[in-house]
Amino acid sequence: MSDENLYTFENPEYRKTYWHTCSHIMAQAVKRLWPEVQLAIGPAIDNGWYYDFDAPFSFTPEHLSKIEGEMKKICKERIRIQRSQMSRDEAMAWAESHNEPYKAELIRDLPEGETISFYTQGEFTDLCAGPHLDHTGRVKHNGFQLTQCCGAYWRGDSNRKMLQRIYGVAFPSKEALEEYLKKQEEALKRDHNKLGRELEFFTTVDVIGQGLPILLPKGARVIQTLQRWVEDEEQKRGYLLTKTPLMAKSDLYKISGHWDHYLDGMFVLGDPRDESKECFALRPMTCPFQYQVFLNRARSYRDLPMRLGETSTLFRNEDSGEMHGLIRVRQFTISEGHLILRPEQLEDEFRGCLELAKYCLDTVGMLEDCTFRFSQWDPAKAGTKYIGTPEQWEEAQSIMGKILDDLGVEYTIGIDEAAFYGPKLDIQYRNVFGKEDTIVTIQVDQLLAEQFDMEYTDVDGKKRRPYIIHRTSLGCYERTLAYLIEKYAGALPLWMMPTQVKVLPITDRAHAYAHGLVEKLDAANIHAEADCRSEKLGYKIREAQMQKIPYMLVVGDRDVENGTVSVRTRKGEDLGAMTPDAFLAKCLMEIATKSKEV
RNA sequence: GCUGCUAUAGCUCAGUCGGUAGAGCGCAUCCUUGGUAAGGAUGAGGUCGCCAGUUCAAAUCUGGCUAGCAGCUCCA
Repeated sequence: MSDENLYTFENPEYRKTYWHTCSHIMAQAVKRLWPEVQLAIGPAIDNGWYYDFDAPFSFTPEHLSKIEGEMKKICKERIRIQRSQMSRDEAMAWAESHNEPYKAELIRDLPEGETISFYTQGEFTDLCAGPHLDHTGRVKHNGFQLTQCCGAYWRGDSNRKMLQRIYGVAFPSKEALEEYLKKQEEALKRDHNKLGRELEFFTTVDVIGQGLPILLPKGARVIQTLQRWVEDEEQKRGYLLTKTPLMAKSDLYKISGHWDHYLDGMFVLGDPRDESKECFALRPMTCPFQYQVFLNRARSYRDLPMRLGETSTLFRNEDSGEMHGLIRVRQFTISEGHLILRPEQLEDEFRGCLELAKYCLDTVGMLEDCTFRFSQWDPAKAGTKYIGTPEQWEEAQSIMGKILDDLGVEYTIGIDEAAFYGPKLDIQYRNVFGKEDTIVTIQVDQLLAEQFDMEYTDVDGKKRRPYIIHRTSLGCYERTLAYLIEKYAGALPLWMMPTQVKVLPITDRAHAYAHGLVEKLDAANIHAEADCRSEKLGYKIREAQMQKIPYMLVVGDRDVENGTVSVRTRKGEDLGAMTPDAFLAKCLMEIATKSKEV
């Protein structure tokens, strides 16, 4: 970085420092307005900053405007920001005399001998590691905005008090701020939860309940297209299709460990405390069911690898505040699969799973927004959250780490993010709002094989324990649909669009011709519809356009006479007149190649 | 689960001081037969999310519930 760029927003370090100073200016404004409000923490984040407060009242939008006004004043006052240090005792005395119990707790938790630094701007002092800008006038008074206010637990611990968090963003100019806000607004228009409902992909109904969306015909069709494609792709790669029950007696979950480690996440049918009656639970995962396929008879090393695939519907009793559109639901369907392996097959099969997942994500256009995460256990939670011994976990994680390194996968590590039975490679998808969720997961498991006493007879006639890979190809279909809607703003690639072609007759005289075209396209498995309402062409085009229909076939007297169709794309291109056969061939080619164009 | 906000026609939203509801789009019917993003007219459509309470009177005030949104926590 050259010197002239050092103190600009191009430099991420400077940006963070700028936002961090903004958080102090905000805290100072709050303390000026309401001295009784207590301060928690206020860091810079990827996109601005926040500060957590403990206030005896709830912040409203009116409060936020007042704070913004006070912040502008502080910027204009151009107050010098000075660093100072204190001993631990001095720092504690400061926190207590200023009635800042949260700061006191932070100071108490700092390691012995740590330098405790403070930053002071005018009458306001805050415990802070820094760094900061040199004075408050560096922050442009018209370049920031407080964006929202909501609850957040003290120290991210749901057992502790909920504080109020105020978020803000700032830029070096009013124009840059406005540009950012405009971008956010554009992203909002892609929100699958809005667009997906408007375009009638899905809906929800009060009396059915939270996290249980209805897939309307269009959404159901997209998911059917994806499922058929994934199932076919898996069969090409040697997977065997299974169909296992959606629920089981508690006995099964007691063997797998779900009963002890996942009960809160399950929908239980019956009373688990009444031992005189059978108790069932809807399945939250497919593993224990699909293992029964392997256990159906004695297995030899010749049976391995055994690759089992299933389009599997799962049920998880998420907390009521967790549900969100199609992204976080209580019932969902995934391309589930389990590979049962000899240990020496592990690396090759892991590679196969990774290739399949990458192929699937790439084909739907999502791979470019994905990152990889190696989710590991937390040894501190051995025996409670996780089954198995530390030795088994170390082994599974080191094997997986080695495979990932061999395959050259670039990943970040997530501690305490493993499944209760093993480490995972999670493929994380970053959506239009910059939020991340897991879309695909590949897991290495030796523990459940042990729980279910799975074994095979090896070449030497000895019984051996297989390794198991749990994996998905495309992940959860509901979630995938949500991300596709957002990625393409509803204009999905041709091959997965629920309606691919709309035939638009200009006059009644072309209706018969239009119906004939629909039949011809349908016969070739292209989803086509005719719009024969007595509306003008412009009106029909507008409607088809808003429905994101890839191709519109305008047919009038000219076309009927010449035996042509006049093709318009949803991008607004006029491809001119062509024969129905030429259009059909073009369409079939784009569908066959799963083209992302149109 | 937690904090805050929200719920009026299929959709987007008005509805002032508590006095039995309104627009645009969409839908239906009719007129219009038009060549690349909204032709015109008429009409239908609401137990104001649900259940209580206050009041002579509740879409409006209060409480509970349900659902939606933002974030936290949790998670695919």
